[in-house]
Amino acid sequence: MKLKDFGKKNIFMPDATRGAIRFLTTEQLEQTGTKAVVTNTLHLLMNIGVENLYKLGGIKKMMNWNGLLLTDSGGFQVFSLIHTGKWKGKVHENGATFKSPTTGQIYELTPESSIDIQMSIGSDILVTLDDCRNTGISRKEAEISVQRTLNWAERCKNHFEKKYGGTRKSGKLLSCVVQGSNYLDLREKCAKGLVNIGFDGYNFGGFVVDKEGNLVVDEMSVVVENTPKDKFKYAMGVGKPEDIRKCSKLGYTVFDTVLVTRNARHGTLYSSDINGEVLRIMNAEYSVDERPIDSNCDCYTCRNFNRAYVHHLLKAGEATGMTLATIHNLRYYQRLIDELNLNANALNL
RNA sequence: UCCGCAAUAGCUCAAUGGUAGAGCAAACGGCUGUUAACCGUUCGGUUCUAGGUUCGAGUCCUAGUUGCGGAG
Repeated sequence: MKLKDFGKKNIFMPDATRGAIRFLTTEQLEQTGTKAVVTNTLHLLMNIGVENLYKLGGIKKMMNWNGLLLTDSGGFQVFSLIHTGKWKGKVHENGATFKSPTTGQIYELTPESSIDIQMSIGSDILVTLDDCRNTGISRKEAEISVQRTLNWAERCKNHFEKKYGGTRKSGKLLSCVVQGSNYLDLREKCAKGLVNIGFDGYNFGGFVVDKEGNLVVDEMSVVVENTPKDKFKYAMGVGKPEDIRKCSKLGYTVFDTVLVTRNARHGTLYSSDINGEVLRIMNAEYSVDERPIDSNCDCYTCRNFNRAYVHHLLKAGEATGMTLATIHNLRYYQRLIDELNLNANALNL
């Protein structure tokens, strides 16, 4: 797939946060039909470092990955690790300053450095640094988050243009993140502000489900309605298969979520044979089940092994169980995306 | 045969004479821009047996049973 067509059709990108889909080789990943992956700016910065990434030719070369690569800006980590107090650090107007809990090293993530790191990673689709917050924050906090996100997005764009020549010269795409929590007018304000700056794609940021686990459809709709039709919409972190179907109807085409791979490792598999799609492979009922995980699936796992085997491997803590489970879940998501694209084509004809 | 040590949840072990707990296993659930092969809930007991002392015994005493070690 060519970069200019990114997001024209539905696409699911699994999260290879530190440059790998856990328990899979790049070859195994390719065999699931995956066309693009997401890596994380902050984690690669701390694990490999900008200079080494640059010297080594970027993470795609290291991974031997020929597909597309989207890099997340680190905004989510600023939220999930620093705002929540799990890591020591401060969020300020210039970005975030924090201390590695393992090495003690001090890191400074700014809008400009985030772009630089993403370029050294060798990203195809970059994401602006944003001030991500939890749902249920006060209006005042949401306003600060939106203002900061807009400010940082503009700085990212300027830096991307001046230092790298923007989309035209670099050949890369720059997407931005819409914040505003559950305040619809703030979502609209943020979206419009970002459109004024101008980006290749618009990402729905923050939390995509409420406390009950329901997709925040109203917020997501506002973002679609206030961003250009010819630019891709990326539903960051979405999600369950049913939520991807819903988002696709709203106009989002780009998806990523940790659920598909993390659930696989934790024994929650997806199967069209099961009412509700969820098959908890570790449960006792599968201990002697000789059927494949999904009778409609063409993945390596389903073609070669039965439920009892995957059940046994995961129960026994064998890493191969995680591999087989991850392969299946990834294939399930790719087939879900294929189906959405088929349906979209049928509507257009 | 004698001497010593032990016996508590399915397993490995805690518990001043004062409400018998933990880890693992089991059953089930959760996970949404990954600090997560993680987290949570539940299930789980004639404390080897029979007596005794005591207001009260898993704990102290007596006898037995089983296991482990040593002596002969």
